[in-house]
Amino acid sequence: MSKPTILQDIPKHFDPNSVEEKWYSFWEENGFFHSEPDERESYTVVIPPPNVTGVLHMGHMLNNTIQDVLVRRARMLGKNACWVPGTDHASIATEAKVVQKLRKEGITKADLTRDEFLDHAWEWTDEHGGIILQQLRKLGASCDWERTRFTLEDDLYEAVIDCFIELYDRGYIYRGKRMINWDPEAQTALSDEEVLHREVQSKLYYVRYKVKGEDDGITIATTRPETILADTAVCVHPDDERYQNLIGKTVIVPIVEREVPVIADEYVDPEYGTGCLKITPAHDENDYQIGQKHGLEIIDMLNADGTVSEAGQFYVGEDRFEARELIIKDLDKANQLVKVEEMTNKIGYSERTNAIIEPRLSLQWFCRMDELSKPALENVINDEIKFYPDKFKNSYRHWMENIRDWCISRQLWWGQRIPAWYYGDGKDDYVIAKTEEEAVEKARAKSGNNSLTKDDINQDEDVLDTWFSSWLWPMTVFDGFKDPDNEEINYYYPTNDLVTAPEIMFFWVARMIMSGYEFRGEKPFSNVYYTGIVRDKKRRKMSKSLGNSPDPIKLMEQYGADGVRVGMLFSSPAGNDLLFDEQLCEQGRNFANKIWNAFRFLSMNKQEDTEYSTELNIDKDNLVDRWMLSRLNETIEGVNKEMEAFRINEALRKIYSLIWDDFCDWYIELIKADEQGAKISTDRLSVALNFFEELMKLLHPFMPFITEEIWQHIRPRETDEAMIVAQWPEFEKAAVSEDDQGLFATIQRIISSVRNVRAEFNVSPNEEINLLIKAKHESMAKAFRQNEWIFRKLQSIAKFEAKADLKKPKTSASSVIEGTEVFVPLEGLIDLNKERERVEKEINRLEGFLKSVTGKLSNEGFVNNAPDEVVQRERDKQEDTETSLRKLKEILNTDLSD
RNA sequence: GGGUGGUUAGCUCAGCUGGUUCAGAGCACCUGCCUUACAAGCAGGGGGUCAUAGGUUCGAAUCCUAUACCACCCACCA
Repeated sequence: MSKPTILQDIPKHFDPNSVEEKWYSFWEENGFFHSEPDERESYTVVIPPPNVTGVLHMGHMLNNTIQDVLVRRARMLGKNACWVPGTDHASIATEAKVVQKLRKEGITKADLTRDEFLDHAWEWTDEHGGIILQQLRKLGASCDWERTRFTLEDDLYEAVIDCFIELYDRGYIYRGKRMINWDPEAQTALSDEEVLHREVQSKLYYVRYKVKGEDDGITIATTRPETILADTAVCVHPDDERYQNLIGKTVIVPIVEREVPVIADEYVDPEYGTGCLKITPAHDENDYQIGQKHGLEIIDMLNADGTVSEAGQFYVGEDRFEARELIIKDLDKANQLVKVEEMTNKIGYSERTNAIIEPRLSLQWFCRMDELSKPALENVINDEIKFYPDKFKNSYRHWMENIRDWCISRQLWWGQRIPAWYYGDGKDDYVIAKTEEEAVEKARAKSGNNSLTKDDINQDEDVLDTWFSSWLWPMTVFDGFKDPDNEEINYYYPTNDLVTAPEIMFFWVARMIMSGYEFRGEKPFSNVYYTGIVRDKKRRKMSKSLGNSPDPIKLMEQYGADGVRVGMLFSSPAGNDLLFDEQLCEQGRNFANKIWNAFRFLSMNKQEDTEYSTELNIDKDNLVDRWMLSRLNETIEGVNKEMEAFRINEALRKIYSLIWDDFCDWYIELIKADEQGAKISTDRLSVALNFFEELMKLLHPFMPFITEEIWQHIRPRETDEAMIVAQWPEFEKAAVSEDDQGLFATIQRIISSVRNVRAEFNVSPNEEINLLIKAKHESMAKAFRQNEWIFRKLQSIAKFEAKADLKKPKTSASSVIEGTEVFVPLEGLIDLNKERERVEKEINRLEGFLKSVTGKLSNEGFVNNAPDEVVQRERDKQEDTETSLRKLKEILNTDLSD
């Protein structure tokens, strides 16, 4: 694609904005994101479809970054990776937006016909829809855009209808008049899951009801005095001695002066309030149950919009909260308001409109959950479907075990219209049919009236809950619902990993599992990775209404998509909330820059017209090469393990450390040419370039843009040799050498200690020093001598000596590392007091350490019970420490004594 | 009312099967460096009774039990 870079014209700072778009188009145009079934193993992810008119927020960023990491790695592992993107029509959310927009134009929904409204909704969708998918490209999401689906497009619409009919035929779907959650703002029913309960400060009103024909009265306590208008009984506990005489009597409901009975039911808690409960069967779930049990009248005193209806008699047309104020005043005037107490109370709010939910008796469509939930519960509990983290299994189980029927009808227009057709006014005068023609036929058959025509039947006005379409998503995106045997679904389903927020575990995850087993007899995915919730520094959930969410697009412009990705991934293990801080992105950007400069360094050392080997052939005689290879393989193995356990942050950490700490801080420093201005030898640079390429491969899933950019610069590549499809590094066990790593680590420590000496005594890095090492054994000394060049490369050294037998020179700074003594003669530069302090400090540290080791070893229990290996390790530690201490003390007592 | 998780450096958090990756990372802080890849950097350094109290164990940040505080989820007590 592009020419390999040789010249030194690479900018000092990586500029993400200049490359991101280029590579994204390159990937997309060359079909790297696209998947078709083939002989390879499939790896499938379906995106949690964002709301079609939604805007990218930090939650999406986290979520999709993780998916992209998984997908890109799978692709590099040679799997046929398929990440299906798409959007959700988000019935209630979108409809609310359209209504709002129309309102601004002075149009109310009621002014429009269904079709007119839908035209507006589609217009809105076409205009604002899919922006979020564009934004995902900026992030680098490697979705198969050719497969983009929308839950309201024809095929998926049809699948939802088929699903409804199928479940109806199987006896799971029914129509019933039940208490549902009513959103007076959106004027629709909601499922239980769409109601959020929040604790609020409210008031408990004590109201006096007169007993008919007596001077006596009875006091009830209520938080909703306006519903007094619809009271049809007062209830006490059957055993409550205080009220025995009242049971069976009649009391008079204030204001409306309705005569209602005093009934007894064990539901009432005598301890609470006055022990008397007013019963309003139409406006409270429990009251409804009691009403059913005792055959009470049901008075519905509220309109759909939450205003008082004619049935309320008083305050008609007033909003329910307005009516509350009014009735309190009137009760007070009538001397029937006994007292008002402050209390905290849990109130249900609509997830979408934030309106206070009204329990309402209503005729709706429901889906039975008892059977559907069985395999869905079982297969999560037995880990057929794994949850990461698995703590969510508990809440899943709890929800599944207490699952109630799902109210699936919504009094909205934006969505899949319920395929029920009514031909009469009777409760059962309806048929379920896919088309009008079919409905006529069925209606004729069911009613026995063969003269029925299209004009005699009416389709249900309502649509289905959004989640009634999203729960089919893993099937419908592959047309698997329409055509259960098609090649696509058989190839891609079950999908592999699902990445989503725990918030929608019940809304979506649980239901996909249910529908998957019901319709395909198989799980929809194998693993569910729950992300954390992105919060701000004050722990508040990031939301549009709070305005505390940074604009992801701006963030990416500022730090680069790679930088933001790293920032998100770094501190977010599965299921842990992420307190978002821009500093994290800065860390990501800095990392990108570090990598960029490593690349820049290697490039600057390239020689023109020189071929660099494409194979990683290390110099086996070179400790540094062997060490780097060992570290590389150790990391490959570690990263594979972490990724398989979905510990993505840990995987990234390992790569980060390998690149920054090992490759940049040590390896690069050690391959630098000896003379300034000289270039690294071809062989050395070949090895370095190959190492670097391996690092880029490991990093690619996490930071796709910079890795592709560098990859394409390092060598000329054919299109099919792009980074995105490079083969994931293979772990070679034989390449891991504990000996090499151990020796190199010792050398690193010696060099660090020399650096420390320089820092302590203000010896500048350029100033030459002598370095004398007294090794524990001759073999060790030999190893140091063989690697003298390493010391010399990283330190300005005049004289270097490494022996097993060596006399400590006078006035030198000393350190002891694992029993190896390191001397730096500093005639005239050394401050003896300072040096004494330095040595004493080290002695103190080692003595503390020795104490704990010796303690362990003198404990018989430890020696007898711990594994030999562990005991031996402690013995080695003890010996080493003792040797080091002895030597340090010797130094202190001979050379540093006054 | 039930459930789940958290409490580790000034801040944000890692820390998997109990023992050499066990006390870590980044940021912040202190000291010295514009050392030719990188000051978005380099080198060195300070800083923690791993919430509290018990227990298990030869051995606990890690396992168990309580307690405290925090967070989240679920539930119809007016």
